[in-house]
This record gives sequence, structure tokens and C-alpha cells, in this order.
Amino acid sequence: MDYDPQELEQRWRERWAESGRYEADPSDVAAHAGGDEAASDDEEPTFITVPYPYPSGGMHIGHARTYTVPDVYARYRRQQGDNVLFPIGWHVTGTPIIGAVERLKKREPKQMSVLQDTYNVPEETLSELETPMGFANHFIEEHYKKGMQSLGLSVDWRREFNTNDERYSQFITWQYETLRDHGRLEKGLHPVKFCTDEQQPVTTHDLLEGENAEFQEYTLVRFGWDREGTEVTVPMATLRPETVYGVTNAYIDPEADYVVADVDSEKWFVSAEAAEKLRLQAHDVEVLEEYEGSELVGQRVENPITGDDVLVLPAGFVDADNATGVVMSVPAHSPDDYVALQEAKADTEYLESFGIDPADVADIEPIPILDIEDDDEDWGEVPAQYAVESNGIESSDDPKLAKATKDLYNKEFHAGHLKDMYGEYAGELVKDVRERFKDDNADTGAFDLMQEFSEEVVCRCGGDVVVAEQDTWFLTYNDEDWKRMAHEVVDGMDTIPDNTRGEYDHTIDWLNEWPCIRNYGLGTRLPWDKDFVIEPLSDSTVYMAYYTIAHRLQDVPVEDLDREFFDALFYGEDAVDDADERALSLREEWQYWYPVDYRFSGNDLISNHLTFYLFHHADLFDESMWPQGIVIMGMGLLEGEKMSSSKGHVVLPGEAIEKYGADTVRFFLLNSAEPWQDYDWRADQVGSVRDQLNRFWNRGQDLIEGPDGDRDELQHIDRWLLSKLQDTVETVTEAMENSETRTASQAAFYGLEESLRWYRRRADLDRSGAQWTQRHVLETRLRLLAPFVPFLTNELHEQLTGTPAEDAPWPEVDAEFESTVVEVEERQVERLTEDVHDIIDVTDTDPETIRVYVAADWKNLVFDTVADVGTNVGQVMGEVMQHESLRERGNEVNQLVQDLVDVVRGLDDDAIEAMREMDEATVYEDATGFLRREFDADVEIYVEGSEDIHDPGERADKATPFRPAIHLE
RNA sequence: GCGAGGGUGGCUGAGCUAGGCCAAAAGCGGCGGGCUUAAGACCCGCUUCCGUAGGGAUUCGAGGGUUCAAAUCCCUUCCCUCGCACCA
Repeated sequence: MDYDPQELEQRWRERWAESGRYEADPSDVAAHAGGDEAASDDEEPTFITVPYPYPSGGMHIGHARTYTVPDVYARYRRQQGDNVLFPIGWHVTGTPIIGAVERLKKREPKQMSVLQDTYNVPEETLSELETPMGFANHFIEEHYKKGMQSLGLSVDWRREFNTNDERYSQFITWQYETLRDHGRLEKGLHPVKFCTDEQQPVTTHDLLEGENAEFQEYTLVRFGWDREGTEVTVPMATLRPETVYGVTNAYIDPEADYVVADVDSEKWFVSAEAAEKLRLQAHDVEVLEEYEGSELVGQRVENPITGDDVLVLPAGFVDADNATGVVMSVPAHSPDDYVALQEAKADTEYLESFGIDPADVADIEPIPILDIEDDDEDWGEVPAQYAVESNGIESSDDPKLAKATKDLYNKEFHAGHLKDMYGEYAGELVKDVRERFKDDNADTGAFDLMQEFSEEVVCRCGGDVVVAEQDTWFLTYNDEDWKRMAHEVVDGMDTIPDNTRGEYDHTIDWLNEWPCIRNYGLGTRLPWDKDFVIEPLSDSTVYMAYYTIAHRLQDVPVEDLDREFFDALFYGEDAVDDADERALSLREEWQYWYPVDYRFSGNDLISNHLTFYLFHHADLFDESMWPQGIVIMGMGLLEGEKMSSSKGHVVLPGEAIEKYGADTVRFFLLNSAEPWQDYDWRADQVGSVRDQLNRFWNRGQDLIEGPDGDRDELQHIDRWLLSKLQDTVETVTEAMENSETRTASQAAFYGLEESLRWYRRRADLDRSGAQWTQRHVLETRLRLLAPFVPFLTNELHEQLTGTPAEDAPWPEVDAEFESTVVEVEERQVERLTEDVHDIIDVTDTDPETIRVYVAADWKNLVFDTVADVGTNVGQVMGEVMQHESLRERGNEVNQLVQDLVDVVRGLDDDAIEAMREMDEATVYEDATGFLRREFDADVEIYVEGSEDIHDPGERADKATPFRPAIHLE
């Protein structure tokens, strides 16, 4: 029977679907476990989850791996006898799907290309995708679900749901009401992207420009302007508040629009745009008067920290649409400002046109405020001057200026020590003191804050997008007691790989308040304010509990799923007055499956989703229900490059499965890297995996068609292979326990193949003992590989034994076949073979006779002594010289001891003991048949010093224990 | 900058948490051979350099150090990848 994965895999998919093979129920433990191996009573419930997919697009091969990794573990646990639940749901919360639909409706070319070229959506289907759930359902049904079923994921499909479902929403409602009662939610202000045209918040997907813009917190230094007796605040925006001591003047755009506005009952002079932004950032703003910037030019304003009056100069480079539109100038430390000042001084005519006395400007000198600590370069007193001059910058048009400025900012941030004028902050590094300096001066009222984007942001409608501060609800991840509980979850959890443990702790410490609602999107409304929707990362923190009851919840009318219902379900009948019986029944199933044994997830989710998952479990559930373990998964590449559905640089699972077969796809994905490592889908490698499986299949077929063989006819070489098999079982099992799928599958597949290669070369395969051995090895191997390549192994195992591999128990080490002695003995045969080959290669001869000389008895006596005494040469010599026969040999013995000590070093006790037990001459004698075939030569084995020895080459005395002398003729 | 993970032979990638069986697994590629009418597939062997006896020399980003012994431990240094949020 030829290997035809398509046909074979389809058959198994149908069998699984028809029998409901992976539907897991608490009461249904025994029914699915096949054959007599089922030990139903002590079957452990094992609950495995993976983040539910977000179907805002199709499924590609990277997703395939994400879901196959937990599947392999699930299959492994089933063979170990566990009752395993592996469910899947669909995450549709939030705006991505809505955004995708909008772009589809507009027939945006990029979006159309993704849908039609990358994900092959037929033209006539497009209209069905024009509603959010229509869109989601298409990708759920046509891509994810089909892909997952093709891959053979052992999912309990009865439990699927999506997060826009009314029952799920009741569950989330319960969660958020409970969290609020626990004090985990707080109302507050939060910066959002806000379109000034549409007058509403927008998301990243709504943007035309500035998708990567970051929120920046500017410090506003409140300069004072005595405007004919009226005190007016001129807030100057800066990202470097600590430079306030170095301010020599200020700049304003003389031609832009500015206003005097009432801001929180003070008069502020800011750009017209800034007034609007301040209004959006929760200030009370009323514009009183409108001016051009020139109004302020030539005026003197007072530095709130130093009390100095500085001159306001006109400058075209000031952007009125950035922050307040007024900036302070620190020429000693900003190359930009330094050059601007030089140019201002030079252009007397321009100054005079604003009524400024050029002499006043000429007097302005940079004020150094910090010293740069740098062993390599001397930045001088005025680092900005040094930066400008050493870079050969002549004018503000010089493109090098921006880089010089950025470099100096960086340098000063990390290596700048503040001068004495800073008092309590003097001597400190900028990076250590900036925040404190800012906060302290904000407290005294000298500074204010303002949010601004790092780059221009434009809405798709064409409107300006600015930072607005909006009332929102936060999850208070900054609560100390909550953080402490989250740390406790981490402490009690298995983190795979182990070096991720610190990342959870780090994230817990670093997390701040998290705004958990949005203005629109799919999902659940905030229970107490229906204008808002709970955002995606916040409605997906404890949903694993929902899987345990999702299918049965369908029988309960939505209106019954109130707070009390879920309280009874999750907290028991005592938690409510009159517990709903249905809830209590569901509670049993929840308690049966929970907690989650392992959650498999991408490493990028540690910093949000996974840690939220820990926080929420810590708050909502008892310690006994806390997550037991998380396995982190790496990222995927395609032919060495990032996958990208917008560029069409993806492989679809369906296409890969059609071309190679699902087993090949699975095996490649699990075997090419450990789950947490990044992997690279390379067609040539996948193709070769396919060839390997084909070869494996053919070999299997040959054995299945052949005779059973006879276990009573085992020879040395059979026992060797069987011993290797036990090693493999041990390695694979240990690896699987740690989710090391690569190690496990490598050992089971390639590792054993290695041994088999030697075995086939070494053994007479037609013997009945060899037949039995090979069939036994095949059967064990099929079970070990069943989690990885379930289709192929089920088929072969069923042909071989009548039972699918997945229904057979996981192999255990059979002590009867474990033998270090046999392995050590065979190792000697291998070495002898290698040595003979080496000699033949080097001498380029074709011997007719091979003579092997085993070391004399006295040499073995020395070995035994080394084995007893250890690797201390002196001690060994002392012991050895007790024997008179050895004492005579003096130097010879000394040399031998040295050699043998080297041999023994690094060997474990088992191996040394086995070496003592073995009789070299017999081992080689038994292998003469093989050696004769291998070298097509006569093989003679002698013991050094024996009477019948034939030693024409006089080589016998070169023999040492485990290193026989060899003579070729 | 902060946090995390890396730099190994033509490529991919083990080994490095417990230093010695490591010239360094395995796969791919390359070379040679077998099988075959032939190609593919399949099977076997070789694949750092030197060597007419199983050996030797030089390698695991770079430079030091510890040790009888280091790819593996310590220090310094260079380079690369990822994350740094309110977005799934």
C-alpha cells in the first residue's frame, strides 16, 4: 500500500468526526478510551487551552502551528490515560473586524488584495462579508475551522462560541460586575486619539497617517508675562524639562495664530491649535482674544525656576501646531537652538523689523547646565557648539543638524551630570532625575503637562487627529495587593520555558492602570454604562472557564444568565440565596475541568494578555482554580521572512496540506524547533519531511506484510536495538512532559532511525528474532509519534495491531530490555568497525585478513583497578604495584594507567561497571560474521599473550582494554 | 536606554542549566558508490586541514581568565533579533 496522505487523512478525519472522538465529558471518561488499556477510574482531567483566534482575516501556516502545538500535547496526555479537553472559540471583540468590513465596503485596493489574492474570497461571496459577523463567520467557517479540522486538531467542537454572543456577554457582564465590586475598576482620564473633524475618538485602523505615532508627555514650563500689569502664563513645551536652567530666550512663530485664553481660570498665551487641544485634555478653556504670534515677539517672559527674564524671538521654524506653539531655547545643549541663535544674531534686519534691538540678542550667550561624562570625547563647556562645529554644520538647513541634535539629546540623557545650580539634583544623571525634577516642579506649580503625538496624525476623513483626554474605566493593575496575588499565581505555576518566569513577574510589576473600555466595537457593553464596550484584551481573561460549560449553557435561556446564576456557578450554592439548579450542575463540570493545566500562547502576549489572565484569575477565583502552567510559543517565518497577509507572503494551511499532507505539515511545524523557538517554514525542508514520512511508511508496510517473528529468538544485536528503544522511550517521555516537541520527535524519529541504520547493517534481518524486534520497535515508535503524525501512525498501528495508535497507551520503559552491558558491548563493535575503516582509508588497502588482538589479562587487571580507585593516577599506581606481576612491568603499566584513566574519565558508573562485566574477545568473536561481510575479509580474533596467537605484524602488544590492536593483511 | 533571547562547520540547527566519550547530533546541500535501460525515488559511505595504521593540527563572534581539561564556567568587548503597551 503506497503512502497516500490525502486519502488516508480524509478517512481518519471522517472517523473522528463520526465517533466524536475528541468530545470530552466528565462522565464520559471510559467510553472513548479504547481497548483493554483503559483504566478509567484514575483518569485525570487535563484542560489545555490556546488563545482563541481572531478571524479578522484568514488562517495561515503560522496560525496552524499555534494550534498544533497544544494539540500534540493534548494527544500525548490522552495516550497517558488522561481525559483531555481541548476547546476552541472565536474572538471577535473590538474594532479590527469592523475596520476590515469598512475597508471592504469601500473596496480599498489593499484590503481587496488581502481578501481576494491572499485568502481567495470568491467575488460572489464578498457581499456576505459586509457585516462584521458575516465577515467573521466567513473566516471562521471557511478558513480556521476547516484548517483546524484538516490538521487533525483534537478539538471538542461542541464547545465553540464567539465573543459577540449574548450568553458570552452575560458571562463577561458577570465578570465585570464582580471585578467592580472587588474594587478592581476605577474611573479616570486617559489619552486617546481624537479626530477634530468628526469630534470623536478614532483607532489606529481609522488613520491615514501616523499609525506609529506615540503619545508624548510634554512638560509645560510656565513662563510668566507681565502684560501691562496683567499676569499671563506663557507655557513653553519641552521634552527636556531639566534644561530649564539653560534657557536664554524663547521662540514663537510671528505669523501663526495665537490666543489669550482663560485656562482653568488663568490667562494663557498659546497657539490657537493648542487652546483646542488643551480643551480636549480636560482643561476648561475659553478663548478671550486672538493674535498673531508677533504679539509676543520682543517681550520678556520670566522663567519660573530661575526668575530670569528672557526675550521672545521670532522664528519660522516654530510649529504652532505642535504642543503650545511657544518654545524655550537652550543653545548650550540643543544644536537646533544653538544654530538658531547664531542665525538670529546675524540677521539684524529681521530683528529690527520686529522692533528688537540686535544688541540685546547679541548679548545672549549659551548657559551650560550639565557636564557630559565621556572618556572618548571632550564635549567642552557648550556641547551644542561642539556638536555643531565638529559636524561641520553651517546652517539650520543642514540635514546633519537633526541627527546631531538627537545624538546630543541621547548623550546628555545618559551621561549628563547636572551642574551645581540644580541644588538637590546637582551631580545626578539626567536619566535618573528628569522624572523627579518634573514631578517636583509640577507640584509647586511651575510646570504643567500636555499630551502630544510624536508625529502628525491624520484621520481617514482627512481631519486632524489630536490627543484628547477622556473619561474611561481602568482595571487597576497598579493595586499592590492585586500585584501581589498575581505574583503568587506565577509562583505556583509551571512556566515553560522556565526563563519566562521572570517576564511575568516583570510585567506584573510594570503594569499600570489599563483602560478597559472603548467607544465602539463588537463585544460586551460595560454593564453600568452601555455607551462603552469592553475591549478585547479585557474580555478574554477568564473565558477558559466558559469553555467548560459553553455547550450546555445553550440550554439555559439568556435572561436567566444573571449575576446570581454565575455566582452560583463559580462560587457555589452558598454564594447566593436561592441557587439555580442548572448553575450548580454546570458548576460540577467547571470544577471537573478547572484549573487550566496548560495554556499555550505566543511570547508577545506575556506583556499583556497572559499577565491579565493571571491577574483576573487571582482576583476572581480560588487559588485551586489558578492557572497551572503556560507554555510560550515562538514566532514563525516564511522562507526566512516575516509572514504578511497584506503582501501575500503567506502559506495557507489548506494548500500546504493538499500538497504535502497534514502529517507532514504537523511534523515539520513541531519538529523544526521547540514550541518557544522561532521557526521558519521552508518549502524545501517541508518537502524533505514529506519524503522522510514516505520512507517511514514504506518500511512500516514491509514489516506489516512480513512475518510476526519470534520473541524467543533474540540475539545480541536485537537486544541492543531494544535497549536503544528503551533509551528513546525515556527521552521522548521526558521531553513531552516538558513540551519539548522537537526533542521528542527528533528522538523518536531521527534518533531511532540512526540506531536502525546500524542495526540493518549489522544484523541478519531475515531471522525471526530480527523480525520480532523490528515489529516491536515499529509499534513502539508509532505510539511515540502518534501525537505528531496521528493519521499515519493510527493507520499503520491499526494495520499492525488492530488498534489505532492514539488508542494505545503511551509506551513505558521495559526494564527487561534495558541493558547498559549490551550497549557498551555493541559500542565496542562499532568502534572496532570504525577503526578498521579508518586504517583502510588511510592506508588505501583492501585487506584479505583482519586480525584483532584483545588486551592481555594483566591489562584488564589494571583497568579493573582504575575502575575501582578512580582517576587519580598516583593512587591507581599505588594500588597496581601491589601486584607483583604488574610491578615487573614498571613503565609499561604506568603508561597504561595514564591511558585508562583518560578512558574512564567522564564515564558514568553504569558504563564502567558494564565494561568490567564484558568479555571483549567473546564480543568480537560474535561479531566476526558481520565484520567478514562488512570488509569482505577473513577475521581472526586473538587474545594478547595466548598460546595460539598468530601475530605476523607484531601488533598484539599495542592492545589496551577496549582498544584492541588491529593488523590488516 | 530598559527588558528578553541569540551569535556553532556551505545552510538550518543540536549541544551549552550538571566542563571531559565534542572535530562537535540531525536535516538540507555537496561529493563518491550501489540499484536502475535511464532520470527520479531509494540504499550506503564521505563532506575543517594534514597524514601510506586506528593519529595529529586548528576550530564553536572577538579578546582575556579559571581548570589537568572549555563550544560548555567567569570577565571584557563587538554584533544581531524581539518587546517597551492601551493594539489584536
